[in-house]
Amino acid sequence: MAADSLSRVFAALADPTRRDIVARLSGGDATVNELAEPYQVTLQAVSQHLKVLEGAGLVTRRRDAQRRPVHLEAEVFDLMTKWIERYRRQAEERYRRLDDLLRTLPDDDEPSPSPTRRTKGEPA
Amino acid sequence: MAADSLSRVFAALADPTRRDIVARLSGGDATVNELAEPYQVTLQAVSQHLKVLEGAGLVTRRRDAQRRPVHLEAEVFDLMTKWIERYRRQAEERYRRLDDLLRTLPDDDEPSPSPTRRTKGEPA
DNA sequence: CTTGTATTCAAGCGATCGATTGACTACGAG
DNA sequence: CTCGTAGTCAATCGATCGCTTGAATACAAG
Repeated sequence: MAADSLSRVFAALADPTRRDIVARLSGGDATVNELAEPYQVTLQAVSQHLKVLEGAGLVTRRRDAQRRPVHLEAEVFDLMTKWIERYRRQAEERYRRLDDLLRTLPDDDEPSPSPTRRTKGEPA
Repeated sequence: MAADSLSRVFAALADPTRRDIVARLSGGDATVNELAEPYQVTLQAVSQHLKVLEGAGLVTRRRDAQRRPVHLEAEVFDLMTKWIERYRRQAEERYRRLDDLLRTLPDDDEPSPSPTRRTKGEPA
């Protein structure tokens, strides 16, 4: 997988078990054993899932005797939402501009057989 | 990978090339050739990336002669943002409640060596 | 019909993923 | 010190990923 942090966050949440772990951690910290309990997989598998989540910065682990309570770091979500919102907004803005354009020329049928190729031409 | 749609969307965006493709499509539709041009990989590799994005519902393809213009479907982003926002809000709300609790008992040092275990007890 | 262009299909390959098993470390309690 | 508990490390395995090459399909134009 790519090493950049955005890729790691998306990849971490691409697994349903890991998403479920995140969902449960949003209700409060928990130990590895507590987290592993609802799933059929081994404790080690959950431990590895947590390592992935930790690598993505989504969770941190305290050290409390032999227990390692897992804590959700919800701020990392911002990284994703920022990325998503940026391009969503850009796409929606484009639709808006297209609508405006269509309104300014209310005539039917395309004027030429070679429509807009060359998409690069918008530095935006 | 898991078959559910949320997993597919997250997995699709876990790749930097695919994120870049999405980013570029937010500026307007493009053909496979146009999309492949900036990257070092083969056209086939880009075609496969597009298949993944299509499988996640992030893009659709029209059929225009031998060309297949790719179109970004920004609505699918909602699936992610909804999921993210839900648990982010839940986590933040928990912090707020914790703060409130800490304010109600303004005495220093922890009252007992066994703090809140048993995270399950909150149906929220 | 033949050629060129745009794109997909198909098979193969090394790398990584998710999971398992078995051994190991860290710590508290008896 | 020994035992049970909480968790990680390490090796392995099959499945999937991202990419490549080579062949096939779809279509427009000469």
